[in-house]
Amino acid sequence: MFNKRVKIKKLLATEATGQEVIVMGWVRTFRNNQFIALNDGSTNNNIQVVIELGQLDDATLKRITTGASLKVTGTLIESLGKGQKVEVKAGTVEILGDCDPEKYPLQLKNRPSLEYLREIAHLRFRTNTFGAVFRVRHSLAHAVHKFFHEKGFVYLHTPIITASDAEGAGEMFRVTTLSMDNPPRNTDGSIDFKEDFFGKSTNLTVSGQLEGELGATALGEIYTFGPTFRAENSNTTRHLAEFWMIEPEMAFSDLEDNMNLAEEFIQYIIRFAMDNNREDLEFLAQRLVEEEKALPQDKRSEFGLIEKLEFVLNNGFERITYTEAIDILLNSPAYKKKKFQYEVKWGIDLQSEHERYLVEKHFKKPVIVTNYPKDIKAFYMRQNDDGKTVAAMDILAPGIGEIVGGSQREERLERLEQRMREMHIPVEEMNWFLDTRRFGSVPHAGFGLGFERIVLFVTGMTNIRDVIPFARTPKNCEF
RNA sequence: UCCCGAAUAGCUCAGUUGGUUAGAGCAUCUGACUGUUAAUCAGAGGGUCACUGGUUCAAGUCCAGUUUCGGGAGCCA
Repeated sequence: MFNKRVKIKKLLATEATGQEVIVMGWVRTFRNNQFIALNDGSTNNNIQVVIELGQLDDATLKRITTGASLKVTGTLIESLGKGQKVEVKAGTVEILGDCDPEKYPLQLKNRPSLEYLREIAHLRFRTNTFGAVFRVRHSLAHAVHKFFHEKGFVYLHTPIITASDAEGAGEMFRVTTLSMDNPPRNTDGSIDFKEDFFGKSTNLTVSGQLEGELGATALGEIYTFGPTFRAENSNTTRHLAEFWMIEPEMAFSDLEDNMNLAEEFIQYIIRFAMDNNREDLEFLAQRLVEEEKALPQDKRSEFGLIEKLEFVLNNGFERITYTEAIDILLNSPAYKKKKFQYEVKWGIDLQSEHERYLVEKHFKKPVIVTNYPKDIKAFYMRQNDDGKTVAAMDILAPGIGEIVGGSQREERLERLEQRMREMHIPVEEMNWFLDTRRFGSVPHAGFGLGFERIVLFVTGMTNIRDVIPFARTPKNCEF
């Protein structure tokens, strides 16, 4: 019975021919006891269902409230009113699910704030904004797989649970089945993890990269796309405790191949969303304009959302070395006017204010910064011949900051072991990883891209909690 | 974790120098109207002013602490 339903997106694109149709959806508004704006999530646009006066009994009429779900059988006709091309002249109207307006927390005419909607995240999909965001998110996710598949990459499912604590990418969530009240202990009082489920201490993954390298050095090119967990006490608009990360890894590749892949990849998935979600992106662009009306002129975006995305597609990314970035900062008017709070000199990690200056003021587009000082980067990055820098690359995006972090990997065993010892990484526990360098080692490279951050960039949303269905952040694990 | 800010009706907000019974728009309810487009018009109900303590003749308003939320910073993707 349900499969005869026509999705509203399809219906709105259909010529009115007087055909009988079945539509189902949720009431957005009910005007004049006569006009129902019905939405089924396939598009932000509603189909107007028209009820003749006296067609329905009063009891049924009263049950057509905002949020109620309906099955309507009727005739698709050319609209008699202005504002829409077609409408459904109702034959029968069946209430699938009532929605008590006194209790329903989502009254759209109240212009609920994003903050309020976060508190009712289980219902916020029913708004235009979140409908658009999550349809775009879907397209981006689909495009990720499409891109890598077309390039011959293998989608590798790296583990969620890991015993490795050497990834160094942040605080980890412990995974255990031991009793919290009375855990087994060693004679010295420490907890005896030999009794734990895996017989050792385990955590949720903070990165699939190391396992990804194992795959890439056999399958050639792989990518991961899965949930990632960081137990950092980060309270920002761009951090989540549980987020989705994409990590490609390529054998026989260097830093430049890596940059080329990252740029092509980002452009590809943006293009896919532009081609497949034009209406949603236009809605989000308009939403951004409305939101920014409240801001002073100088805080508003220079370009609209669509223009920003088109610019990225047409102009690509700026590429500079870390050393060049420092020079630009030192010669900047902002530096000379002492606008920077943090010191600028070779060797520092770039602060948010520095990244923002480079991306938003100087270049006004995404920037790839390469060859960072080795002391501020991870142990596995390939050491350059200058002895000071490593073949790292970060991609910085306007309004978001770091969106990609990657590098060419150190494939020379001695260099890698030496660096691990310098940085106090337990070499013995990493033998499985070092075997890739012992047996047929090859130059290889890869990067990690925070999926929610690219969704932020494409949708123009500004808080990462608004681009994932149910955000996990410090002190917040609702739903 | 640090800095700054906020918390008043279901939602979005106003509330003056501390001073009578705390307001508006929307939502909700009742009625009217009936080709509406965030429908319109008339009326009604709706408040532990986040919590705890303090100052004061008097606190939504001032002070302290707590909680939650937002923005920024750090950590990073």
